[in-house]
Amino acid sequence: MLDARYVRENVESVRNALKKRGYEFPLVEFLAIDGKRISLLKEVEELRNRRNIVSEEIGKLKGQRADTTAQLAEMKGVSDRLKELDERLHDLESETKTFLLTIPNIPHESVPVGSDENANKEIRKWGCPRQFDFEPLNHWDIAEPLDIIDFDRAAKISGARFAIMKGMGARLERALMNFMLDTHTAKGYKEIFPPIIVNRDSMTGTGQLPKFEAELFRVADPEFYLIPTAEVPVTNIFRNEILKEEDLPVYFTAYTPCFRREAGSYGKDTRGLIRQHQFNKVELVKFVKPEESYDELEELTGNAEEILQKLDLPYRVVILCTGDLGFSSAKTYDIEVWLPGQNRYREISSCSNFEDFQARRAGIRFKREGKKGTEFVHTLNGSGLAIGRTLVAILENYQQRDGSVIVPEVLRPYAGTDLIR
RNA sequence: GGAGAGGUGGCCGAGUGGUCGAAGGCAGCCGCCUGCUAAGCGGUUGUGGGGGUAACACCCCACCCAGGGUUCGAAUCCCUGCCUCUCCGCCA
Repeated sequence: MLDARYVRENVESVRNALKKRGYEFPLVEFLAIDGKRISLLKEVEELRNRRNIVSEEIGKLKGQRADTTAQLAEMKGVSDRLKELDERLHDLESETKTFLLTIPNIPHESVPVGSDENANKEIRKWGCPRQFDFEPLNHWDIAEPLDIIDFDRAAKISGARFAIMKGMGARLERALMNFMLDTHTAKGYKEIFPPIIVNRDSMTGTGQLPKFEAELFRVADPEFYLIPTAEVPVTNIFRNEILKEEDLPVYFTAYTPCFRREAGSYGKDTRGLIRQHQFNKVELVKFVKPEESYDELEELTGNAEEILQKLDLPYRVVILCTGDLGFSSAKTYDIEVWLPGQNRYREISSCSNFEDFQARRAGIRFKREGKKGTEFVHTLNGSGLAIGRTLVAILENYQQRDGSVIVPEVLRPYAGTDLIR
């Protein structure tokens, strides 16, 4: 969420910045509502002031058993008027809030301007795609003879875009989760295992709601949502809290299942493990001081890259252009892993700095030593990494002519074997 | 699921319709005192919004779990929700 006052005072620059991401900011409407809200607020506060003064007077007079008829008569009028204006103020406040909640974040100045993913820029590449002396297979064609993933029965149990991991498939999933968590905790991230069903306020805090309801699974009766990423519960750990300066930065890592409707992606990645309604992911989340957040983003991205380096999987890092940036993000790096079966790089991690966008929605603040007032922290997060897609990358990159798959060295203690056959 | 109790400032805890942003204690900070420490004494210590200032100061409004209601006036009364605790039942 943007700061209402900042928007009010920097209308043109806000509008131009948002234009870069293809968002037309309805400036006139906003200023009209916001202006009305403020003038009404002043009026309401004046009335409340009057009410406070007179009711105190009444209290004193009653204490002296004096006559209060005149005061009571005035107060009746004040009270009625206040009630009416208060109601209108309420409406305007929630209107302003809703308005602000649906405006995306302002891109950082270092983000390349562009309208869609074609304008994303490759920042760096790591590793060399392997040269195969045979035609490399898709991961589902590798998995089927090995009997480690069962899509058909998963469809029977649940539906399309679900998978059953079996045998070494399941073991590899577990191995990756442990390997990733161990690597990140060694780097100073504290391990978190959060709830994966959350309330509406949490979804609003990180920016999934109110705009992206269609992408979420909802539990109907008491209203809950299944998390689309651990970012949601983990970032909301500090919702409506004021942290001490000395507590920052805070680094968390969390393994969770993730649930996504994938509405509107019909026909995309219909086969295989790439796009599932349920998948596992290890996430990295940071709470930092504003002046440090861009350095922290580089570091966080590096922490995610380290997983791929240790697994010896070739990848590249791409910076998303303004038009491809997520709603809440000010700057995002995507890490894309090489998939021989698709002969292209595919997203496996997304690392973002949200600046104070989520912190303002979620009310996550900190107090500087010796300074008055509070400031919003900056929040960051990134996948470190998506486990299903990592498994895909391993199958496709480590496949052999005979259909077996070599287990990457760092994973062997976790997987209990060096070869899947 | 049934029965009951409760949610007040960083923490403990009083208040039960008017003078309450809220007694008292602890903790923190600043002074005084003391050879040092402790004790003692005095002062001070929340958040958001609006106004104001060069910047302070200062003024106003709101906040006693959240949202509604009653009332001239609500921390206090009523309703709903959330959360916590106790007992019973059930259960991984």
